Amino acid sequence: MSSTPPGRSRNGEVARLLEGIAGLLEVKGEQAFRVNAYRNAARRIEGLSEPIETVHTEGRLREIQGVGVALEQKLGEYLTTGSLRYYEALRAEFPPGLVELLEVPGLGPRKARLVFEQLGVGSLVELEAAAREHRLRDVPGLGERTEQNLLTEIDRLKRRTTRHQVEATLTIAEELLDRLRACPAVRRAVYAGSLRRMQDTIGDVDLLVAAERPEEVERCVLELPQVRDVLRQGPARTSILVRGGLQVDVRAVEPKSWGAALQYFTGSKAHNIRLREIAIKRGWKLNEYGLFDERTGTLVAGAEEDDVYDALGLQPIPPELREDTGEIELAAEGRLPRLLELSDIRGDLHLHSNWTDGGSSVEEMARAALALGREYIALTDHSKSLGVTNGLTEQRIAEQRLVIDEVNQALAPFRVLQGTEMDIKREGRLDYDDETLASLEYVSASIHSGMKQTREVMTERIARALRNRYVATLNHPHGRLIGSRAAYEVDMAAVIRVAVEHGVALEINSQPARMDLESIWARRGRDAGAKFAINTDAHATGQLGLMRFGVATARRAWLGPEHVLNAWPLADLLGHLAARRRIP
DNA sequence: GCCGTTTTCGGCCCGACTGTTTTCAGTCG
Repeated sequence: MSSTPPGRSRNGEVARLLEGIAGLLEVKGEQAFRVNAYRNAARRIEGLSEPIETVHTEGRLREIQGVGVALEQKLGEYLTTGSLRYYEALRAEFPPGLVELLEVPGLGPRKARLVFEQLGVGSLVELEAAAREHRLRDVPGLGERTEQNLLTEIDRLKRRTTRHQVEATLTIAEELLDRLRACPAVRRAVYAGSLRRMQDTIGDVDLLVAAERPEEVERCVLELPQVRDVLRQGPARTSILVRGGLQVDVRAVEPKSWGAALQYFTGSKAHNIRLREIAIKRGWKLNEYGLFDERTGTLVAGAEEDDVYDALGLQPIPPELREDTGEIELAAEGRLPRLLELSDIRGDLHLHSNWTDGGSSVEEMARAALALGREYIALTDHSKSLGVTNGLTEQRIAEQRLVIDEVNQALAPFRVLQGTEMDIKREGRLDYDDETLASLEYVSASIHSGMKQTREVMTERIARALRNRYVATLNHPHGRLIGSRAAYEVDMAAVIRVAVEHGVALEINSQPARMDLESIWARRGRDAGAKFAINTDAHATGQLGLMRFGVATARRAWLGPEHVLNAWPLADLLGHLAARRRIP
């Protein structure tokens, strides 16, 4: 198993463990339903609304759907000791490289077992050698095409990029959709899948197209200028690779199936399975073509997505919630929460100007925010110890005050609050004294250095900073940079407790490379009574529009306007900040 | 291996595409 990224919850790691067990059981030829039980549990844990380690510590593993007596024991052992004897014993039955074989697209458990038994192939290296020496084609059930395809897939696997950032992926998806909409056969075209659910990273892109004759769409897809490679093609579904190794699946359906198909291809898988179970209980069958009466085969619903939910007795469920973490039960009772929307956002409490490392002036940033409909911003340039950014000394804070006053006069009633993104130094010391902090209208605090400290030290360092009465918000609480830097080690549950106790908000940073705090922790914070600030961390006017990504994360965390400081009117925000300063 | 206002035993979500098959298993999403 790969090691845990520091500070992140272990849900993904545990899900991969169960997937690994499922794969090996499958190679052994175990009963499919037993294999599926592991897969099902893996999916549930991956989509859990809270960290699995918390669930374990609190003795609630059995409350997870799909976890029974046996899995509770296995998960407990793994979470406590870091390994699982059952899994190790299972692995010992095969060559150590067999698990990686299952990673090769096109090579499932049956073929893996075949090549192992017939050729003794037990690793990726051996598989590649066997393919190059044309030994695979002689295995009964395989052939020349399979041999060639596996070579291609092994090659791709070596150069595989991991998950993609949501913003860049969205851009590519929009470009493809523009092209597809220009295709004469196409009526409607949208993105679905994890992109529509706005997960913070994207594996592949699912595009859905409506056409009177879906089979005509295939040609349009193959003629897209973005196509680098074709993985699969057919009248209903075509899979291509575009730049950056991004896989795009295009699915075409008739307009009468549009809603059912959109529902189906938005997922998540766990959410869809629950819906299909509900359909079955009502004597129906749900697939991507519609909701059908099982006996008569007549179409019950399918043209629009809301029709499908409505027929199943559910409120329409926002895509960001579709993870089977309680949304279906609430939708059945008509009690889904009112989620935050981009239009609820009134302010932006984290942005920089050219006084430090930003690219725009204070006035430019203010005018750009105003143009986006914001009512206020907090200018949070860096503090003095962050030298590389030309962090503000106390003297320069005083000088900047005058500039902000001028802008406020010019743009009233729009309001620029003078704030700071202040470094939390080692041992939790702050970069300004209380007198300076008192002179600022909004104080947010960040970790920018010393990220390799131990979990205990980091947790206490942050906690100490949050106990200062002037600190209103903890910025990007996990410090991760997607694809380049793992989160630092920290006891986030403890940080959340301290934040709630002292009335400190947690930031959801909208930068696509950050998306920090992650939605799983934000939801946990919400349940613990935390407040949030959803900010762009813009370093130039063009980045003020990144807010949509932070809002998406907030929605995935089930946040409403009441949880988000910068969705409040300015007077309410100022009242909250003043109250915070009265809490010691 | 899990689970239950149809069941504590007998079920367990659904369809498309590929390749090697002469009618379908394997794989994927």
